[in-house]
Amino acid sequence: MAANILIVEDEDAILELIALNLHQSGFNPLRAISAEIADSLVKNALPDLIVLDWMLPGMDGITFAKRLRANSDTKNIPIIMLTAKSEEDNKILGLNSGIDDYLTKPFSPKELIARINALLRRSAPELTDEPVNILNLSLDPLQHQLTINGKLIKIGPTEFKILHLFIKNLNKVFSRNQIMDKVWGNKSEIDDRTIDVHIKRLRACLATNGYDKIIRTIRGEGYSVSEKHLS
Amino acid sequence: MAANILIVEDEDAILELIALNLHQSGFNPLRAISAEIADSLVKNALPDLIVLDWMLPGMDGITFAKRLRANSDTKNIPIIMLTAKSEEDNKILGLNSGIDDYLTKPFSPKELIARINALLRRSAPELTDEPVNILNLSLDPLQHQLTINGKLIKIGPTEFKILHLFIKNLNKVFSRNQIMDKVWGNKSEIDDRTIDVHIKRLRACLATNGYDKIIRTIRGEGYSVSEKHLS
DNA sequence: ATAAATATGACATATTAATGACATAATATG
DNA sequence: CATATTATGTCATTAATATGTCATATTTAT
Repeated sequence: MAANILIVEDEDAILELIALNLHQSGFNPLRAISAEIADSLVKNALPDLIVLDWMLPGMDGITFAKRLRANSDTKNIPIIMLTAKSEEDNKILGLNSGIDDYLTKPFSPKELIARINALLRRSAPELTDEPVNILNLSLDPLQHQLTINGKLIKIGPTEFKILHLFIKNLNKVFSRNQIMDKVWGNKSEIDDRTIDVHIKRLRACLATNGYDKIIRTIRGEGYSVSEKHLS
Repeated sequence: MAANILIVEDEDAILELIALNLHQSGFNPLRAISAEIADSLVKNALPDLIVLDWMLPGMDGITFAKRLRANSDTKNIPIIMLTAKSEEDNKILGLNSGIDDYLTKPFSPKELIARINALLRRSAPELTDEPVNILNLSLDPLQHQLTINGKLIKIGPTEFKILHLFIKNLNKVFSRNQIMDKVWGNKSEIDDRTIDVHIKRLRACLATNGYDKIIRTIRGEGYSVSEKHLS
């Protein structure tokens, strides 16, 4: 469930330095040494965040960023831009073109990680690993455990992810397509009914103390989790 | 069994400062004022970690590091590089040549100790620690002994390290890659299934009093140890 | 009551983990 | 040095668990 971070950077040493640090911080780094390569990677599977060098051979970072923003599949992927000191003036241009954050080289890996975490918390809270609670239910991604009233509940991987998504976004209604994107990844092709089945399985896991009731069905829209519905 | 840390630093004041701090933190510092001297010390007895100055008279730090990496006896010794501020750009070069971490002068001794501990935890977790316990199980790294209910259990080196890692991080789920990094070192290339086999062997060791149950399999994620699972 | 949407049980298939056997490597022992 | 012992990593097989789909039942809105 580690977040996939795409690094676009032509200098091999820097690319590897970033990849190493991301890996050690529990992220899953993907590498591209040009915007063109990055583009094909993105088409294959959407990353959760992109670290993008400003200066690139071929298509430059800004142009690539704009392309990403123009495509509805990719326009919400957070982008962190890397710029050299002398390019600092261009910051504003960068921020205007849809960049979410930027870092000036040389930067400390620690700082990069911090910014990545900050952006992910905003865009994909379910990818951060803090435990979440609702009533007496607690879901801990680090321990990969679900407990209700302190009792350990057996739960499958897919159901775990769905529940995590729901609890990280309490009361938010997710369409089946949204659930599919977040849990299976956007390239996957599964039937809508399959989601129903997994919701059913998830409810079965939660059934112990009536917690299955926290999953609301919104007919025609999708599902959501709310604590109000246990009573 | 305090860890032996070799310090390679030509400025005597800094050398002694580091040595003092290491000593106070329970390490056993070895001193060398040049790469050549360090080289002969290393040939004599392998240190557990090397703190290496970038700028040295005669052979410089990078060259020495590369030599160490080229020798199979020494290639796994963690190296922390010390660089001056102005050399900061060279960071990346250093990391590529097999440096595990770096510090920019001036640095705080506390920070150095922290980094050393972090690296030792990765490369030789058994060197840092006192005995650890869970329920009636006790693991003593100093004596390399495992006892359950006071009874001595036979356990292989690899299984010992894995168990140690798990018990030091109770309830935390480790992916096979993480286990590989921590137990074998981050350069190693072993098959995922090999981890399974070692887990099996570890479980066999613990089986005596049902303690094999403390090892949880988290399908698709990895393994973890929890005391809740013995009951 | 009817049509549309959702829930559910059953099932075949796919994925992942556990295990036993074995060859090789490292270490200890005489 | 030769030999015995122990440890290690890999592979093939088996076992366990998860997944996706379908057919059918149930619910819901109008």
